[in-house]
Amino acid sequence: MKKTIIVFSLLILALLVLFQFIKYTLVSGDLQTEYVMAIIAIIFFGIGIFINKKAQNKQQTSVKKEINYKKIEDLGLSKREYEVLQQVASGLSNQEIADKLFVSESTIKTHVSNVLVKLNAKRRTQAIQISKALNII
Amino acid sequence: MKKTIIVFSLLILALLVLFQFIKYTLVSGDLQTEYVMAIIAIIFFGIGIFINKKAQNKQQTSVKKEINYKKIEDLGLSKREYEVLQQVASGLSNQEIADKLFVSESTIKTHVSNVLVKLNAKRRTQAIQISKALNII
DNA sequence: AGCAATTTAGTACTTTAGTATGAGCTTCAA
DNA sequence: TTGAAGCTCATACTAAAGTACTAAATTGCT
Repeated sequence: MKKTIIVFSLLILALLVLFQFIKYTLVSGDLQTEYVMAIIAIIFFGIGIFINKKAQNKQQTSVKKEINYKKIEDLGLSKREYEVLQQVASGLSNQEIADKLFVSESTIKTHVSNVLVKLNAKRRTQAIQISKALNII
Repeated sequence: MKKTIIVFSLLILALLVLFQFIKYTLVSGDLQTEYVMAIIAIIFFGIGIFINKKAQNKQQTSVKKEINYKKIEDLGLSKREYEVLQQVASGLSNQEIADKLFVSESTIKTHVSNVLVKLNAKRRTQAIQISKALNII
């Protein structure tokens, strides 16, 4: 925010200086009107694009789906449970997850069961859907 | 594309007319140089924003996750199979999907089984993952 | 009309998923 | 050090999911 203010202040200052400069050079007859218009056109064209790009970037970053870590905590998901949830969402079976995390299938079943309760889901597919809706995966 | 060309042609034409107009009014001394500069600045500022917005929209539509209908066809998914896939992705069980679409669970099982083969998935959770990766849901 | 693809449905089975419960182990804070 | 929380694992179930057929009805297209 502070950066934005400084940048804009400097920009406006630069423009005022430019305008004064152009006015004097016009009066002294060194430059043709056409050139002045062209310079102004190009500068403001650039400013338009620049400002617009800034605005759109801000929009994008706010729209972009970021993982809601606070929500994970609120749901009471433990580290391991969350890990298992991620693997479930990637389409793995309990056995595959067990192999990947070097534990038994029973353990994964326990974790998945706990995740389902905490997410208030009936099935793992529903857990995936809910997780995506809550931006936790 | 044709629209773009027409719009730009008209825009350039309008600008040329404007420039000529400004030149003559300047010569006749009706307008002050400051105002002319201001008008040009505003116009090109607007053009800059407009063009940039167009460009970004195009970028976004290519980045934005839109359903890849061509891919659905390529995979050979039938209308009904795709419908079932969507329900699966929303976290419903076979029985729930059956009730929703007014058919038997057997039918849904058949559809799901076909979808799994076509998506090269072992489980419905994997089918969801693959579908999202392919932007077909 | 006739063929191909789609949709529907069933049976019979195997495999996964999910629940319930109990229990051992570790960690970390009160 | 005691207790809560987390991770682990097991057993014994029940419930879904998924496979492999077969087959009839429907639809779309030539």
